[in-house]
Amino acid sequence: MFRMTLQRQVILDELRRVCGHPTADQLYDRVRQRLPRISLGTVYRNLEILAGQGVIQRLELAGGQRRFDACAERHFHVRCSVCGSVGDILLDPRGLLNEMLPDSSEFQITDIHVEFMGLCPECKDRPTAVAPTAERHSTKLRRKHS
Amino acid sequence: MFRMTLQRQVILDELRRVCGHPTADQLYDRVRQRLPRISLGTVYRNLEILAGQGVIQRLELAGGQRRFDACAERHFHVRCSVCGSVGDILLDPRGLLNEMLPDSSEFQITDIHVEFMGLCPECKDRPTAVAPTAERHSTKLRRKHS
DNA sequence: TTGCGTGCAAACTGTTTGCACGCGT
DNA sequence: ACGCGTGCAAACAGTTTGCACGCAA
Repeated sequence: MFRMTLQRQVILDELRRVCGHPTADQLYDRVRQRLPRISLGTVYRNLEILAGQGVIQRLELAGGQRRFDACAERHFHVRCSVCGSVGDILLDPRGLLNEMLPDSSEFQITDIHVEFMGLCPECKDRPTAVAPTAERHSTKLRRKHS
Repeated sequence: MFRMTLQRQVILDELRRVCGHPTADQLYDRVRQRLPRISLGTVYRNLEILAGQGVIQRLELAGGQRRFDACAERHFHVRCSVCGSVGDILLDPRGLLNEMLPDSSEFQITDIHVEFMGLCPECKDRPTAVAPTAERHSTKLRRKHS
């Protein structure tokens, strides 16, 4: 098996505690409140290891950052097209591949990834003009050079 | 409308000429053979503009690089899980969203992205042990420091 | 002539990795 | 005692952008 260090434990714990599907640096921010000296590299490394062990799930979604899910069972996700936040979809994925299997392709199809797009609860109630992307860059200010 | 510069034209032309769904720098390599002084930034800018106009399609797939498709009509794609190359799927996407629409979610679902995974013709005939990722890094050697 | 589009380089984001050290087993 | 896992920083890949200039309309 693998060693359960304090860092690993806190990372896993915080991932489970969060509602949602945080990116590595969102998780880093939370973990840092409990382990101020942890490094972002460690967070990445541990998420990778935990995902490799099947303890957590790495989300293979389109769009910028990688996200992680404390629930390792396969299920679908929705991504908010305004703020980028991700939610779960309650729908049984089994059998979908057979159902949808394309009739002709030179590729040998082995799997299917489905990703829904939509508006999260917060963004759908908001008049369209308001500043978006709050979630995506919440912890980092974009610096412009000179 | 938008200005049709030579660069724009060549980029579009090469995208149409390629069989496949090239990344920006794959396209850059081809375009450079006709316009040696073009810059990668220009390729990105033009691909963005052309996609914005609906002339071409930007692929919203999982996994590393962004890819582009000369065909702007919506259709599905397969990604080779070994080499990363992308193929088309002949399957009518219309109606799929309604068919698959999840019954409950706090998100307001507006769209669905489907991506098939599989093995491309070349990789599926290859004994599993052989060096993969040929396509993904074809034009760039990975440098290690020190 | 005007200003959009280019080439260039540098900055930026997200992720990975070499290294030395220190902690868990 | 050993070696895995850490913190740190730098490197990396992919993409974007400020700037000055030049070409298309």
